[in-house]
Amino acid sequence: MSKQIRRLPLLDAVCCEPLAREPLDSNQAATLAPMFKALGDPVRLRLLSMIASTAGGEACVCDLTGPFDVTGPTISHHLRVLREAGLIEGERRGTWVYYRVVPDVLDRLAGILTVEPSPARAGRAG
Amino acid sequence: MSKQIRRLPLLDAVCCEPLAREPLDSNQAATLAPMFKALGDPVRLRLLSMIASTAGGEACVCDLTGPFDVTGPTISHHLRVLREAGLIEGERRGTWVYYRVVPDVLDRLAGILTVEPSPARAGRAG
DNA sequence: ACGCTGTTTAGATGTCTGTCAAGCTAGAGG
DNA sequence: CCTCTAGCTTGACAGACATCTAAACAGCGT
Repeated sequence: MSKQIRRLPLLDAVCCEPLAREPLDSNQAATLAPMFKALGDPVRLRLLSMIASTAGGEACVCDLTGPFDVTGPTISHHLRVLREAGLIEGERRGTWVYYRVVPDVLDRLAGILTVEPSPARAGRAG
Repeated sequence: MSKQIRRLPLLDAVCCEPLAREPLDSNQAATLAPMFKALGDPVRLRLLSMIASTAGGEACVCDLTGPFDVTGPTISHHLRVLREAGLIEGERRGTWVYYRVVPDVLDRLAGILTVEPSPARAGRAG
């Protein structure tokens, strides 16, 4: 299986000051934008959420196609977008393909969006 | 200025469990996706970052058009997308228009992406 | 009125999303 | 080994949506 999953190697290089700390340069923005863009679709957001919230941390594609009104190939396309954005990784085991999230990448994106100076965000009673 | 900024009222209703805690329903996803989509463009990401990292918390449009290779109307268009997504608000004062971020919205998006139960935010398990 | 700032409109060009059809991989059965 | 079936991906395409620019418009101060 030479067809390896392709992670964006750039995130380590460009990443991770919060948006509000200093302006992103165009290189950072070019790296981050595709990740947020991948999140910018309701189906993909739900797919990611279903994968991330699965008990073992992995979800079989066969369990992901059910809850949506779209066809199998469409799910497959969306999973590909998430994968190429570096947000999830996939692996075939026997008949089935399993996806899991890349927690570090999501946490970094979260860190980039965070405006409040981390600890004292208690003010927000949900 | 009767031209009030229109915030998405839905965020309060649907929001804010982390993605990884339980699957988003289609209503939540439909509310969140446009916000992430607004972040999914390099120019908008830089605009948001420039606004968020400005000293007084506000940036004049006149300062935002300079660093980009695109024309004024294009910047205006991107600011509109960010505004309609609820990520920023704008206000005209005299000749100039100033934008500022809506920190709570960005922090919520960050909270939704967070996977690690980081100690600082562990308290708000819903 | 005039110039400066920023937005809106109209329209060309490009990108995304979804579907059907076809392909590939793995396991079961003959 | 061959065929059959299930699971998932890829390719080709139509329709919808985004991005960008130039030109016209609107608000403010002189």
